[in-house]
Amino acid sequence: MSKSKNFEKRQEIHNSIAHLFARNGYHSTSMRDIARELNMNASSLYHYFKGKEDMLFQLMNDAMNEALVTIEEICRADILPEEKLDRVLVYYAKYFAGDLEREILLVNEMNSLKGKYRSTLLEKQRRYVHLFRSILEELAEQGKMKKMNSTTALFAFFGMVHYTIKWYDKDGRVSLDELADTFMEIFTRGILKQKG
Amino acid sequence: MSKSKNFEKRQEIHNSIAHLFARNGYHSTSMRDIARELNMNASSLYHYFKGKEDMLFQLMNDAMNEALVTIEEICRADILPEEKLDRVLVYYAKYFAGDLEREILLVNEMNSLKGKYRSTLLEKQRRYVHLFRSILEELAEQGKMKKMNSTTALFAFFGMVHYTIKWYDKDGRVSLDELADTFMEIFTRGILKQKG
DNA sequence: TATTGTCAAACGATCGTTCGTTTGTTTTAA
DNA sequence: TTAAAACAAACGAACGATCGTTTGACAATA
Repeated sequence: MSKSKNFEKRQEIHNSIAHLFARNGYHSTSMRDIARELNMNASSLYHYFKGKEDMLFQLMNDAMNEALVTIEEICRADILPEEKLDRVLVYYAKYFAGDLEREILLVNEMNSLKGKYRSTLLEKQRRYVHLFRSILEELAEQGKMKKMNSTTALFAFFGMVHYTIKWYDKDGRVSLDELADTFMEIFTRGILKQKG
Repeated sequence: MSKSKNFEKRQEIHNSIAHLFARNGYHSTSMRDIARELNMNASSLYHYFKGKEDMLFQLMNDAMNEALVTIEEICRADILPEEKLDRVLVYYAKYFAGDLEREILLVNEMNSLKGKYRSTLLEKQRRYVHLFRSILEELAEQGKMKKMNSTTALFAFFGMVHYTIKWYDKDGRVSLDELADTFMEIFTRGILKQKG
């Protein structure tokens, strides 16, 4: 099998697994379910993965990596914190809601991972939280934020975005742009002091 | 066994199951796990429940009923929609975050139910959504709401509140009152037009 | 020929559930 | 009041099904 064919095959396998895990949940999806979807034998899957938990880890790890790079870039930039907030909110909301089939695992299945798999992803999750928090702290230092608990505000935003897995359909009535705009409007007007 | 003893026993069983389902998830909790927690035999559980799915349904149904009554009352009241919004937001946030061990099932395990169990709870879920939506529509009619998609706004609020299962600890730094206040501040300033 | 991919078969473990039985307690009938 | 019937609550053993995984042999590819 050629290199590119091999790559495509692995891509296809990843997509099928993500689809099944997202739709039916990790625990309710058996190795035989996955094999059936891919028209192969369950034992063949062990050629590509160490085991079932390794599948879930790879999918979740991929889903976290891309956005982390971009958000770190925005936070490092030499711009006003309001501008950082704007960019991060819009980017993250669109990134997340734009590929719910991948991101849904991050919200639902973190507890399905054990040991090193789990601690590795929890560490990355902490980096996400730290980046968002640093923006809120910058805003607070400059007196631009209302007097409110920053952790609550932080998770209010994560809640808005992550809960899209329960209802949002990017091919439905609300476009990704409109979704991100609305979230940004609600959150920024919610936490920032009104301008003169 | 006396009536009150019987009631207490059933209460204890409900609590243990809710705890295990909330902590480890429905699919990862076996009938034998539950029996061990209660110091009884797995087969004895079938004296109290038709089956495992019936356990989950009873817990989730109980969790939905109480709040539904109160929210319906508030929505029926003859008061301004802003006042309804205030009351419903604060009540629901405190109700939900105040007993996360029960409410967590509503967010995580709806897909674990099938058939009539599932459709019964989805119907109640629709009633929740309808009640919240009716308040937003009243506000919009009276020109008090910003021009934004009401479904997005609605689920932004549900997201904030329901996501508390992932991070909130009512015995931690943020009190229930402060949590509800912050959510209300963010949401109302986020969706309502500013007053003159 | 060596490597990569695939398969059927089987492994032990665990799952939700059923069964027949036993033990107290409560209700009914004589 | 007492004997009989009914019921509630629990048990251990076993059921068939399915789980994730391992093995070893076979075919395709390079």
